[in-house]
Amino acid sequence: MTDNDGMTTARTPVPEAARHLGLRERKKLKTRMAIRDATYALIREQGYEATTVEQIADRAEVSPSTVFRYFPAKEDIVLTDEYDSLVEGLLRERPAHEPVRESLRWAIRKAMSMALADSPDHGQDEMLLRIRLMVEVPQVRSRLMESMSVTGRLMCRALAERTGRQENDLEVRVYAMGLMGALLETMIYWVDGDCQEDILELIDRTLDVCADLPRR
Amino acid sequence: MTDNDGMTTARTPVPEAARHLGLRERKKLKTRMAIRDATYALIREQGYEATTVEQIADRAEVSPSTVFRYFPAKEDIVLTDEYDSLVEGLLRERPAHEPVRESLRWAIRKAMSMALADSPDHGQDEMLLRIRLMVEVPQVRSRLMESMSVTGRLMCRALAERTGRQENDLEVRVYAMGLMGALLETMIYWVDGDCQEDILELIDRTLDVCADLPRR
DNA sequence: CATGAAATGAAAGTAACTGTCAAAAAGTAG
DNA sequence: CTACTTTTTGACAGTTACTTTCATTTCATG
Repeated sequence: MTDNDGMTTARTPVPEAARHLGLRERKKLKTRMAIRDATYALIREQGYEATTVEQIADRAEVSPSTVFRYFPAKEDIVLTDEYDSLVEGLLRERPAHEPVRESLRWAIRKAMSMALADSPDHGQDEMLLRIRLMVEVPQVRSRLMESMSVTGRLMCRALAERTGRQENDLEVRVYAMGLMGALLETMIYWVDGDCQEDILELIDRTLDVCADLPRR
Repeated sequence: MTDNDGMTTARTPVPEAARHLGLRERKKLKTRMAIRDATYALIREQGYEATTVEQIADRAEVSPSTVFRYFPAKEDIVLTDEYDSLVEGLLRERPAHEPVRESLRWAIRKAMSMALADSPDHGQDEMLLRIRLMVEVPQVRSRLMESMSVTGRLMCRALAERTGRQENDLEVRVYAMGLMGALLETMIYWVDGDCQEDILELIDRTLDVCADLPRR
């Protein structure tokens, strides 16, 4: 839920959106993906802790320095995803008169569907692995707080716009971060149950628990 | 919001509750507090990042190994507090027919008052420093996720009891973690505004934003 | 192709943590 | 007090994530 470096769809050799970028930019995306793929592969083989940055660098055929240039921390290689700016955008599409909670319901459901449907070969698997790591590896879960903050800020913007409140209102910020915590727990609940239950239904139930954020 | 190793009130030379403990246990508490005090002092002087574990060990007059034996990570030296089991207890004291949200309001307000009133010489200062570090130092803020999880679990227990739901209900877990996120943001909002506003009033407003958790 | 800018890799350094083991301190029994 | 057991400690060496610096390579542009 952290990064917002565009629409890179992970595994595809060279993303469509990058076609017209200079060779330089395209290469950068490629190494970025190479590092990510190497990381996921190694983690699947050996687990997170056993995987060192050096191994990642080797498999991705770059130097360790380069790995750190692309990702400030090991956890970030895993944690990066691109769907939260998506939520923000989807939220804006909803009619202004709709209750905020229902707009959120719609936007989050949609984003989640897209995340799961996206690149069906690896997309879902990677997402599951990611959430599993969030739940199981303390370092990764820890770093989640950063993501939550960032995503929460984004949500504050969108919520403020919708409700006519200030972006910095206590109510807006509290609502956004409360929602973040709630959604995170929903994900954890989901993987706790081995992803057997329907995540969209779980999201619905989560939003049913939440209050609506009234307009000002 | 993490530890629950009893009622040690930090600075008091030797806490009353420990009077009758063996010399061994008393000494352990003493070094624990020595490490904490050294850490806070150094952080006040130099900031968090500039303070190394070696310096902490030196000032506390123990070896670095000992520091790591007492606190698994540097962040934990700072993050430890004792108030979340308190909230759980306070929650149980409330009448069973009271709406859950109002019980929470009361319990959290009370816990916060106690935290601020407690050992007025250093209690409040340390609490402010702690929250400030949570907001400002990524590593500390990150580690907060762990605390939130632990405190959230505690809250789940209490909430389940109150509402006749299962401790593991999605609704209970989502409500608890949502509340954690919301309260955390309240704290951040508070220090963002240099702690000028009345924290109890902010907590009230936060709970006003939250829904009630209905009984089953 | 030449020139400038950006990306890379090599290498050395820092600091947080881990594990091991022998020495010191505390508790216990005689 | 002495001897013996158990717990706690410190010294030391090792691992790994991350930083910084600098020379080299790689791309973009005129």
